[in-house]
Amino acid sequence: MEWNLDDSRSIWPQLREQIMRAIVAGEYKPGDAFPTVRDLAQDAGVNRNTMQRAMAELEGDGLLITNRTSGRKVTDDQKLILKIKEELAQKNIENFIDEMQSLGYTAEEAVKMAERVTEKKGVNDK
Amino acid sequence: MEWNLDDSRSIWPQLREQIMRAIVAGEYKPGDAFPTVRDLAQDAGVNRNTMQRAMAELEGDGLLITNRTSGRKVTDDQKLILKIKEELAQKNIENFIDEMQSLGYTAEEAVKMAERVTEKKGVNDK
DNA sequence: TTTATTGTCTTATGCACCTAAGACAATATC
DNA sequence: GATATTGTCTTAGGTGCATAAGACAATAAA
Repeated sequence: MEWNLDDSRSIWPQLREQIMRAIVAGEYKPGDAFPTVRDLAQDAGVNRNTMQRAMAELEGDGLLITNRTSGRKVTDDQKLILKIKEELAQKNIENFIDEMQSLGYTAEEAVKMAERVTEKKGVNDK
Repeated sequence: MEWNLDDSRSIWPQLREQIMRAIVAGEYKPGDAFPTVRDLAQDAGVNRNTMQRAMAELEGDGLLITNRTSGRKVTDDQKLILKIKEELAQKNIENFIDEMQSLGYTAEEAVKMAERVTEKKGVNDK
């Protein structure tokens, strides 16, 4: 997968978030085998301890299942995945509106401006 | 002003952003006198060196003007303030849509979901 | 049974940031 | 002219994170 790391924040939460998004977006399917810590660390260009931390958190989230010597797999619990996806979306929307309001826009203005951007640029650009 | 500091990121950029938002939102008017570093630091509950760093950055942004012994004031350049406000809004919108897409939604879906939230909850709630 | 793989634990090192607090030059204020 | 204010610079110490790399138990694979 593609990594996008920002040195203004700690790395392990970013790894956690990005893997989480990949799972809820269906990039990794429920039940899929998952790369080893060492491989994934190398792929992302981070130390294996850092990736280890992210994986442990994702296990705590219930998204990854660990089998001591046979590696990890994505959870089979599709309801959990959907629930997390919707929670992330909700937080994202609220955060967007909050920030626009802190700039001095109303929520309606914020939504209308976003609408205008999507109409101009199309769905898949950016 | 009200401070909202998060220990998952460095503090000085957060101070910078929050002061910047307060200025573009009109909470501080163009030409207004600005509190001293020491006062503002105490108000925010941070060390004065940390606040100093944020102020220096804001001066670099052109939003604050420093007079060595008489303190600081907000810039008179209303065009600059407006320009920064619009840039922040633009970035915010793009960021919102990017994140929703990374969760597996289309840009249109993202906007519609945001629309639904504002309709339900009203402008000034949260 | 032997070997390799995998997750995990541990110790050590370096770095960036925050805090703390002293000091000083420029200048507004009295 | 004396004093206080203000921004700024400096040194010191503590903390959390990332890196690096060795080690080990459990177990899959040969």
